[in-house]
Amino acid sequence: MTNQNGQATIPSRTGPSAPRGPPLPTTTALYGACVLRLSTLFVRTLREDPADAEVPSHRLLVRAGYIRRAAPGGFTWLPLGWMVYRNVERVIREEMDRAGFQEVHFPALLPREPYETSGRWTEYGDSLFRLKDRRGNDMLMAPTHEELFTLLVKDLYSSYKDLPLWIYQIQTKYRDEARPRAGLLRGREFVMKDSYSFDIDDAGLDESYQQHRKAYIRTFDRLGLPYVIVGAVSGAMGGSHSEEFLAPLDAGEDEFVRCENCDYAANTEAVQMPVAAPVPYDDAPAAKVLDTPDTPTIATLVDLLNARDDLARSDRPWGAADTLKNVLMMVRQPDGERRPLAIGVPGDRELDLKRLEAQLHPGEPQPFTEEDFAAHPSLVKGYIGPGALGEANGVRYLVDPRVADGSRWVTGANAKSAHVAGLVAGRDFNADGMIDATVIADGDQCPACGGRLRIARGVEIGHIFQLGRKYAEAFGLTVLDADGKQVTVTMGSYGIGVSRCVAAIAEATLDDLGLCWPAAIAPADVHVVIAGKPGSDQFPAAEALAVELEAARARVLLDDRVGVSPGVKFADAELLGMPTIVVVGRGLADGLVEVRDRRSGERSDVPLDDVVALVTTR
RNA sequence: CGGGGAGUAGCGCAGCUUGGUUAGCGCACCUGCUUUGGGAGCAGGAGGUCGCGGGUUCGAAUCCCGCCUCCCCGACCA
Repeated sequence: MTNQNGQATIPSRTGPSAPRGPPLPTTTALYGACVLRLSTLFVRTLREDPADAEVPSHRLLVRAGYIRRAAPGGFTWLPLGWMVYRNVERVIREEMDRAGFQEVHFPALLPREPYETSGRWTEYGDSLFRLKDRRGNDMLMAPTHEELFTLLVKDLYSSYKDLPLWIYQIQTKYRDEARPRAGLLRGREFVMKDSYSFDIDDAGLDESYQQHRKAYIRTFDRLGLPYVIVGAVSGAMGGSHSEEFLAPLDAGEDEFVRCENCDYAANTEAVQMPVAAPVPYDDAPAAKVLDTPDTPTIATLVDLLNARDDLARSDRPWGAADTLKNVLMMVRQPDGERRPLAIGVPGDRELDLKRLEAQLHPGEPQPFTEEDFAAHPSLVKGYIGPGALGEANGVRYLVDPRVADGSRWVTGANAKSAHVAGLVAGRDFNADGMIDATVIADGDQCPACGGRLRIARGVEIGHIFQLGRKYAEAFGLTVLDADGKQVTVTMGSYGIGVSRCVAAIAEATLDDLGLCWPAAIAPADVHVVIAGKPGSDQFPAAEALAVELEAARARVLLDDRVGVSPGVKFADAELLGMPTIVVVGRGLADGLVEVRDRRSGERSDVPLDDVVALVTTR
């Protein structure tokens, strides 16, 4: 049999009863049937960028025909995209299995009840996809599966001898994101690998966590994905220790810091500044009230201090960092109650709302309104000082870690147009506690070594944390220990965004010409371009080469399209991004083909006979 | 949810201000011929409820009202 291009073929696998579809190409060996042919591959590359894609990976994945948008926040995987996806999934699965995790699979469509028990039916709010079945029962599309994993283990296990247990699944998750964006990076439907460890005690949990951390390092290394492991906040999940794997990419939504000197790295939300060392204050003069008209802001206050000769410092001019700014807000508790909170920070610092929320969770900071001022007459807007704050005054007062015992401050005197100078922390006032929620700036001090911090953005590709007993307690997951006592199991929870990884890898590897896949996850190892007229020697030679390559266990994508000019084929080869491009063209007359490295752009003419060896040893 | 931008053929866009032949251009697609190492040429085609609903008008892609969707920034996000 031959097809219209004169290629030898073998009958379709589905047999004569399935007359439609192109015949499978002939191949000699087991492997050869897998040659991907661009002439029949279900793909269409676009010359122009889609208008609705901004982020480079999104743009190129659509342009190269890997994915298509099918729903708000939902994408269809085309054959090439699905191959990449499956390769990513395969690497993750292999590393999970190798690390000793066992794969299970839950439904994505779940009843309300377990999520009611954990409290997340309400806590998750609008992000949860809810629906009713025909009987009117509440159901949900699972955003994550902690509840089900916990219940499953409770269902089957009841002895310490069964632990530790490590299980995982790779499952589609659903979240009604307010704003899906950047293609696969934030969708409303996405695939996640989530795994859980179950241990009898904290030492076991720590061991499980460390093993998992190692497995993630191996996984992301194999995926060819650059990443930084950063300290993270555990958020609503509770738990003591939590780290994120961030791919450092501008398209990312997370902001993190890295130290120039040491290996400190943390999500900006999770940075914890060290508490400043106490300063001796035995010889400090008494605090002095100043008449400071028209100084409702830090800037106006500093100007006034520097304008008055009687207040001049001997060492240097006054700066904003010498002032203590007291920021008021109301904190709404989960029960609905609003309580006032004041936070004292050096005047040159601003509060970071995200960091603040992370620290106040589950409380929610709200602005301090005019009505709130009216309800607290002792608080004078623009002139608030520690004297009117603190639990004794009904306003909880937390200060920045830089406000060390013995440090001296200019701050509000709680009267219009008055400030107080030389107020000594620990002598003249005491806060109710510390809070570290100021904006982290590029160049700030590293909390670990004092070096300079650098800020960057990243995509959260993995998150590991020690969940602890929150879910085990909620669902009564206990086992009997060696003494026959009921003990609550402690859990770890670990996630990798599988579909997100595809976009992150694309984003991390692409260049001006197109996608540029790492070998481990590329749809094919070699892209063979036939640059010759139909009927020319190039066609049969390239066909033979493709089969040879397959036999040598290389995965081949063959551009056997007829009537497509070489320029188009080259551009498509670069756009599609296989690691190696082999051009069978005019050099063939001399027995040569051109081998190109997609990433470096390096090209060399090699004898046809050497190609297989060259490509398979790359 | 707040702010900004945009919905016209598979993709990218023009037309709208000032209503009026059969809604246009490039790419992609189909047929034929030519071409074949960097997104080919010529000729001929197919493809559109102009986001949806209502209104104004003799007449609406164009004007008015309502809604929906998409993109960006922010808020939100185990």
